[in-house]
Amino acid sequence: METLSGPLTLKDIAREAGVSVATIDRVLHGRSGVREETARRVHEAIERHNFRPSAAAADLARARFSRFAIVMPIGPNVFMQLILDNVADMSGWLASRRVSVETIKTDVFDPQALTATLESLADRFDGVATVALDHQNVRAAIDDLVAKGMFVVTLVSDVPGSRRHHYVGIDNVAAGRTAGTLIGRLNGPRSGRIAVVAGSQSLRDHAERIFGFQQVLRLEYPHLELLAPVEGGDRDETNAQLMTGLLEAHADIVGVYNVGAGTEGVAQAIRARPRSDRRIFVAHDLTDFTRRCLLRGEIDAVVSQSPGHEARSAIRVLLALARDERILAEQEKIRIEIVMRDNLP
Amino acid sequence: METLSGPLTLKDIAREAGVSVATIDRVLHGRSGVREETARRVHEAIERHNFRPSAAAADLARARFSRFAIVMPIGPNVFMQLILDNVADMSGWLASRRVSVETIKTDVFDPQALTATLESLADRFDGVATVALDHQNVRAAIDDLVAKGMFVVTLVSDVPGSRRHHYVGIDNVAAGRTAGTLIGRLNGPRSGRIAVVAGSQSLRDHAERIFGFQQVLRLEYPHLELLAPVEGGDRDETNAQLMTGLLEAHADIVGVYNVGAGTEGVAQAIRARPRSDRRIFVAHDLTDFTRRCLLRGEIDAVVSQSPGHEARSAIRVLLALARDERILAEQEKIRIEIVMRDNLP
DNA sequence: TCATTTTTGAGTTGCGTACATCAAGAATGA
DNA sequence: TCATTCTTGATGTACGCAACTCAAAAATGA
Repeated sequence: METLSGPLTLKDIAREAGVSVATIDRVLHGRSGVREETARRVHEAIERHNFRPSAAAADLARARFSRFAIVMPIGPNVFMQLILDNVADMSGWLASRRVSVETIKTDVFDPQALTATLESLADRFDGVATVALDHQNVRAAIDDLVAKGMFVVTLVSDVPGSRRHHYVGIDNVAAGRTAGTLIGRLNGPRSGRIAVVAGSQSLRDHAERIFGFQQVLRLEYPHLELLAPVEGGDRDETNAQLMTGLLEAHADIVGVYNVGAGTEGVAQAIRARPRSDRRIFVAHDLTDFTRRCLLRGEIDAVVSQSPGHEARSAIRVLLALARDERILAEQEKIRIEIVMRDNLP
Repeated sequence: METLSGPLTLKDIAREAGVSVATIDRVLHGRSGVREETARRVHEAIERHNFRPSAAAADLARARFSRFAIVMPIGPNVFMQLILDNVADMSGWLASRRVSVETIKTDVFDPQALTATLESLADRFDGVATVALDHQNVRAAIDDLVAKGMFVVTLVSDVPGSRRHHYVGIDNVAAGRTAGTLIGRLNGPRSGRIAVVAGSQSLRDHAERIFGFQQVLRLEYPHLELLAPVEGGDRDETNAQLMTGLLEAHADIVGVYNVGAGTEGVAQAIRARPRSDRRIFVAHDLTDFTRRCLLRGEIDAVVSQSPGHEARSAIRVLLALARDERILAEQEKIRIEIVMRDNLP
């Protein structure tokens, strides 16, 4: 095995190739104005020593300052707040790398509002990470930003048709399938009905989760009958009412899947109407509340994505794009985590 | 909300505080030789602008070159190889940051060999990440290295009594408990025996997993009877023989927990003696093989830790130690992952 | 010769650090 | 006692780190 790098510098390579540092630099960054023959010699010298320019020196010389925005839904969504908390934790790191991150809250459920917000970002930022609704106007707004040279990353919920550079989040269909398998298997042979509570199906992530969930249950657990999903807008009170209604209407509900936030409301309703053979309850996202429920056995499993990972990943990807560094795909891939009582982080 | 940083430089702060850059630097790094009054003024100026020195400039000026070693077990352990593959994937990143990483293979199960290997590292490296046996001599060797100023990180399996700076890996007791809960819950009301196959109980991680596993099963699933763990040294053939033996001796084995590697051997034995009501099979670590088994339904769940995360985390932690930067605890914490068919990454 | 392409050289980026400087008090000697 | 040297602690200066960049020079081609 060979040494991964030596203390070589651009200057050394220049001497070796018989050209000046400026020429090496041009070759290194694929800029024009270098004769083919010269470029070949330079490349050879670089390969020979496996030379990589020092990231520190490059960063310093470029003296870039990056301004990023992170667009988040208004309102008290615990998961979104966790992402922001994690961004805040990076503040020292960000500052020392000359990166500023500004949070912008808007109504991501309203295409007009979101579109307007996105449009207002042009020229003020070098990149955005946005939690976005999948809507034609939003897609257009994203494409506009990209056309203007801005780097755009979708966060948590994707906008697949758009020209965004990257999506930081999970495959929500797979997440729904995971929830389905968990409820199906943890329930065992018992038959009965399954309730599904969502925030809003107009949010792509919720719709996708429900799709995956129903797919698995219909195909593999036919003894479980799916109730039509109800939508509570991720609000605790609404969810509590809806869930209570379902439990009153159907005595044989043996499993509950809460697709979005507002888990506390759903949990309240379930707690108020216990069943001797416990119902299986699967929810999303690990928060203080869901953690306590897991420990108490009120929730059987949480399907989760790490807000810390998403926060860091969004920033890292934007930074890599802005300073054209390589993105480590493996590192930036967000996992669908299954959290039970015993593997709580 | 305020801007997280401005394009301020050390020089600006120096001017503002009425001192020279050298003094600012002294204050910034807690070096002596600054009057208290002066230090106060400097601190004020720094706080006022929320100044952070540019990481790029600092790295460049220090012009450090870091040599790290990564000590791994000899032999064809798939999981260990995955870690190394991930380190190799970082080679460009490492080179551009003036970091070299050298892999050293040794018999980590033999305290003498491991101790000798560790001792040989002194002065040749700035830091080591080591998969280590928990043994008195190994502990002493680690403490020696630390005393000599080397940074030591334990990987995958910890050496708790030692003075290692960091452990990159999971809580193996919790991992065992997780496996226990999975087998218990996925099995449902059915009663029968549970087989446990390990590599070697002298490896701390395996012993801990078994401990956690038994704890949960005894306490919460008394209708499942635990067989004594068998040890196959993580080898496929041995595991296959042992597992076959168990299945022949006990017709009522309803669940199998493979604690270490050599999953293929265990799977073969199980496949050769099918049961109409399928046995629950839980194994560790996501590899090509376990992935296929999950998809085919031969394995019900895999308890895993991300080799990529461990590789990157080990390097990041060593780098942070060597260049005294802050370690983001949240980022470096390795999760116990539950992987089922639907949330395969 | 003039226009174009290719190449060079010098200056820049912000921080770390070895060394220089400087003031003030302590020790020394006549 | 007073001038001188020695210490000691506090602070400042200037150069180096390695790459990027732009204006200017050199080479090339028509």
